[in-house]
Amino acid sequence: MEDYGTLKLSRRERQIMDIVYQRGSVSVADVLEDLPDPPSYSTVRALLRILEEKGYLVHEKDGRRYIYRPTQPRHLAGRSALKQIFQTFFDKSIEKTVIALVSEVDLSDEELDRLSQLIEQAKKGDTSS
Amino acid sequence: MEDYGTLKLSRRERQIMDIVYQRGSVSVADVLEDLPDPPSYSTVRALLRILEEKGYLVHEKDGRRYIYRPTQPRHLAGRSALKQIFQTFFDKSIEKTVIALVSEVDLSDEELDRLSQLIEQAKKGDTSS
DNA sequence: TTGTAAATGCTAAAATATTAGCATATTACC
DNA sequence: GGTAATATGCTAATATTTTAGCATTTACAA
Repeated sequence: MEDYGTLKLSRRERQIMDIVYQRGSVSVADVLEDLPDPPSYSTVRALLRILEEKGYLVHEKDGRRYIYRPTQPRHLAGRSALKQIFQTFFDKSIEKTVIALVSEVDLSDEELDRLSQLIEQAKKGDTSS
Repeated sequence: MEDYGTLKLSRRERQIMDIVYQRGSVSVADVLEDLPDPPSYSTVRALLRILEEKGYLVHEKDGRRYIYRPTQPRHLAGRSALKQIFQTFFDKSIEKTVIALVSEVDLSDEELDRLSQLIEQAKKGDTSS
């Protein structure tokens, strides 16, 4: 399994996967709560079942409820989503993407410092040419 | 208009918008060329028309062809897509997102230096709090 | 144990998205 | 002018997605 953004997900499926990744794991009620223009309970259940059939989710029982979790770890899904974004909108340039990110919100000095450190570490640890 | 990732786009519409933003502007043939599992020419035309009806695209004539462009500027669409991603996968943390980005590819020393400068500038120019 | 609230299993209807086909127009070239 | 190549305009069929309804099960408490 590879891509999160591009692939075969329909509109509702995508919305649900977003909620699942934001929350980590979800009950039907959780999804219903977060879903824009929320449909019926039955509808959400059907979608979750489909996502499980497609292999994006698994469920376990928690009392009488089902708790659904993503099969692909969050950080991996995030990386591939990010890759998709920076390829589509930022000419595959990490730099341009970071610029857009830091301009997205006002960062505190501490945050900026931590980012500096992060980059310094990347310099030292760089194993490429 | 606000979101790019979340909203009302269907699977094919999303694929097409990705192509549009990657290329800047497109003809029907362009889209057909880039579309995975390409459908017929007619299909692509229909989708482009729908996207125009929904307000995501506009077209102009170029000779006998239509050239389609996004209505929302690329950098804005990119920013909102990015926002969506870092909210969903990275706990709304710019830091975590940047970490994922720089670990996505091996950056050269020059690139890392430019990033450092970028952050220094952000420190100086910070107008917040 | 029995009643009730809240969950799931299953099925099918309704809405939307996806697709292609045929008719027509435009351009370029002979 | 005539013709071929390549567009678009419009329409309709097909497939998929989205939705809800009803029957059944489960957990809990009176």
